[in-house]
Amino acid sequence: MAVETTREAYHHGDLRDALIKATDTILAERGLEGFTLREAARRAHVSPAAPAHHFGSSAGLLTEVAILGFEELARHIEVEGSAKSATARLKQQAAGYVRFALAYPGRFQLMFRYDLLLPDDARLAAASELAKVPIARTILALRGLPEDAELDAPTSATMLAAWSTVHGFAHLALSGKFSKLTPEAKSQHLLDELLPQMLDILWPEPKR
Amino acid sequence: MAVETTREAYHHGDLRDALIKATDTILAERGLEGFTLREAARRAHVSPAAPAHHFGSSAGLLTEVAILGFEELARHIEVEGSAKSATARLKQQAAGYVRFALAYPGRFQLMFRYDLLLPDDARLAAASELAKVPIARTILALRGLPEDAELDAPTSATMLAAWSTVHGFAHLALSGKFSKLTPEAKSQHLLDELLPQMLDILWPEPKR
DNA sequence: CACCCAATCTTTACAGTGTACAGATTTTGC
DNA sequence: GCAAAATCTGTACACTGTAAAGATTGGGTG
Repeated sequence: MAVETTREAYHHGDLRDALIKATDTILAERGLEGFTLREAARRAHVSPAAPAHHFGSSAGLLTEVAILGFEELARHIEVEGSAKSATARLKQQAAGYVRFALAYPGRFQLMFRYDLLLPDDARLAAASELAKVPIARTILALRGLPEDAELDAPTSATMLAAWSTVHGFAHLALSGKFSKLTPEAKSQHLLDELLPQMLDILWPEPKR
Repeated sequence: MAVETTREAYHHGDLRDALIKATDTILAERGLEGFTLREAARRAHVSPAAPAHHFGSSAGLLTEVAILGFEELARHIEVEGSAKSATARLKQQAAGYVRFALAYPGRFQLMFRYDLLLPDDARLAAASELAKVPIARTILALRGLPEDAELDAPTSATMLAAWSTVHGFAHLALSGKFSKLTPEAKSQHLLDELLPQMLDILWPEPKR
């Protein structure tokens, strides 16, 4: 898992990637608060001022990592078997969202820290928007609309509801609000017990 | 609104309060990222090392401010007229939660940044817990239980649902996710339009 | 009242941080 | 082959949090 950057190839080529990967492993190893531009430079065996030439500033580098984070998040939300009911798919996607947040807390927290990112970066906004697409599809199905339907007010309100709920849940979990129950490995409890219970209340199975 | 600390009374008494108030105004003026222990000391006309004697560390001071924040949050959640229906009260409390977050973004963000606080502080945990009490009462009423009933599994799951939803909404709003629509003063739109729409979907009025 | 001790605050210092600036080095384009 | 552009280093600066030691004040006790 330790990203070994291909040695003696700097000075011509892959410093940019090396810095991104170094940042990502820092986030995984030490969390968001463990990140430092200088530490990333150290791990890439490069002077503290080198990153500026590729990313402008610390926020530039972090923005790049956040973009990758949103893309990875989108992958976690993609639902595999699309056979089930819409609410079942929604819950599966919610679990994917929370699973991502718990598996990569540093990356996840970074993605919503606009004080650390370039707030007007177009690619970041696009990546963030793209991650919502799979959920939007499910919501449309939930409301009995075609996949390519326009997002009317109640639909986007429903999207907002789903998004807020999973996001709040993930955020509270990472803020240590449930930490009495979750020393570390018990994040399984969150995914297998608390989250489904919560979702069953907000999105009850359609009665038949 | 600008807190004028009573001059020439340091060196005997109110430095502790002065630092807390200074921190609070920094949060209001410059946001959470504008806070600096040294800046707080400057505003209290005191050396950079002085706060350590009262709060131990930066986290100690911020923890104190966060405790006040939770108490203020609890006040915003308290519902005035308890005459209405349970779901109406719940929505009113949700609006109070979001109103607090939008009115005091710095304080609100601080309260959930456990990397900046003393994570094991008992008073902080107590204040956080106390803020949930009004919501718990409403949830119990919603489920037709007496006010002093035990919090069974579905009840606490419902609480978690409500908490996650408003928290996620507030957090997304402050993360600039809806910032296309909200330059600044249009946070009214969030409170008056988006939030009620979302809540009506998750907690529909009981049909009659 | 005098005294000592504890609390309070200042001074100084140190290890880090992000990044601006100027210079060295390497790669690329023509 | 050589100038120009891209890339990286070295140095420097203004910050940060806080540790350590000394000055100053206040309160309680004899």
